[in-house]
Amino acid sequence: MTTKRVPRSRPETAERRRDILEAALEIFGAKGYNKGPLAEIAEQVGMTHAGILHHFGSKDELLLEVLRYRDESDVAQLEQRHIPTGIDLFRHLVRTAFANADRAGIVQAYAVLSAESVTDSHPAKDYFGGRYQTLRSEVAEAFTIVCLERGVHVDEDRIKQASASILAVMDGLQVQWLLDRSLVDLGPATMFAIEAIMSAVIDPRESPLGEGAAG
Amino acid sequence: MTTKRVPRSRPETAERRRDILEAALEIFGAKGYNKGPLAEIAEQVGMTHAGILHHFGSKDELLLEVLRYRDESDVAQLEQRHIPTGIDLFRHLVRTAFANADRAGIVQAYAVLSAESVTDSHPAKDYFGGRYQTLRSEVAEAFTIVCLERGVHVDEDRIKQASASILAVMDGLQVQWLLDRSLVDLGPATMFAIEAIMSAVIDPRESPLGEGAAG
DNA sequence: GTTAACTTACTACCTTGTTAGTAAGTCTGT
DNA sequence: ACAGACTTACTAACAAGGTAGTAAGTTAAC
Repeated sequence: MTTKRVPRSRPETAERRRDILEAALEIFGAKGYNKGPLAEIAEQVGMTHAGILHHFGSKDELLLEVLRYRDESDVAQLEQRHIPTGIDLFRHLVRTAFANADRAGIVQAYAVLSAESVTDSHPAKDYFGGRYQTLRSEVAEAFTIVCLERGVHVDEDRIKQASASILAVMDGLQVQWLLDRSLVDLGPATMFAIEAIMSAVIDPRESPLGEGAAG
Repeated sequence: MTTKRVPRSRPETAERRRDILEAALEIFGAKGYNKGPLAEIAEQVGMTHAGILHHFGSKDELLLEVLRYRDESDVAQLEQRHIPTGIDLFRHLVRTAFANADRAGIVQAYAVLSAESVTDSHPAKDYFGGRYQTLRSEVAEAFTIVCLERGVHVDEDRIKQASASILAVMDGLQVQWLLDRSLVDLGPATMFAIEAIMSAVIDPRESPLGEGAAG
């Protein structure tokens, strides 16, 4: 249980670890965490499964490192090295959705793993729980900024619901898109939904459902 | 692969099968299909895993029957015995979301299984693919009716995107809610999102993102 | 007395993790 | 500069615990 990882002396080692992390993301994405065996990941980088355990200690730890690694890569690719805010965050989310339409592998990995993580004692439960919490507050902050800029009332409750909804719609559309890419157009559908939710925050109107719809 | 249905003579048998289906939904919901062993389902109904295979032939077949069974039960519970349409469909979806807040087990089962189904050669892939297709066209029909009632232009593309988005937001919110029920309020958040998307169809406005956001 | 609903017993396989060993690299003292 | 001490990056082999599915037998209902 001691997590002291000693000095990674050799430079090739880091590269090898990266190979493993990328292979793992691919396998976990294709088959899920539970059904993605270490042996298959190992095969893809040309070693035995014991070699992977040598590097990462356990399969659980490998999964967590895969997720952390992916986050780092994403941030590294971002030009400004930090996530935009205000209206630019929403533009960024829409652009991401369009870009994701060409990255089915990674989309599938996140879709599968995030849903799998809600199962009993899944190793990535905390990761995804924390991730959504962070993302929601980033979106909420962007909403607050947009509201202030436009001089509309900052309705915190509404903003919280809208923030969760935006992330939700992005995830949900990905699942439908993965099931049949010819029937769902990921980019445009995501843009539509984000605009719809933004409009409901920036310029709220009467409920189209009438009152008392909440049962 | 032969789907010959044997004469189910005894009346207790049907009941026993129902017990198994319900136990299976619970286990698959809690641990996913891949990590939900037959033995555990069997234990819950007081038999051995071979007994389950006697009834359902294979684990794959059991999963499919669980999903079919759940659909039937849902429809049976509906008073009118068929899904409402027009504005009532949207009210029904919102009510369902509020009701789901007290049925975490079933919500988890669908969330986990639907995402798991996008993995390579998953036995429920066709089921979920077909399910979303059906649901999308039901929602689209409801949108069309609402538009006609209110005399607003029926924009088919917009309606398709909105239909997918509504299902997406419901699913996505469920995942976030399952990860931390204290941070997401399933019913109200779903209602907010559905209203937002409906408004965008019924009474479309200018994009809050400005033009060229799709780049 | 036939048939359905099981159980027991077993097979064949797969999975993660451990252990012991090896070849190669790195560090340190002289 | 280099020898010896130690570390890293593995592999091969195996342990331990599942897992779905099968075959053959048992009980009880019709």
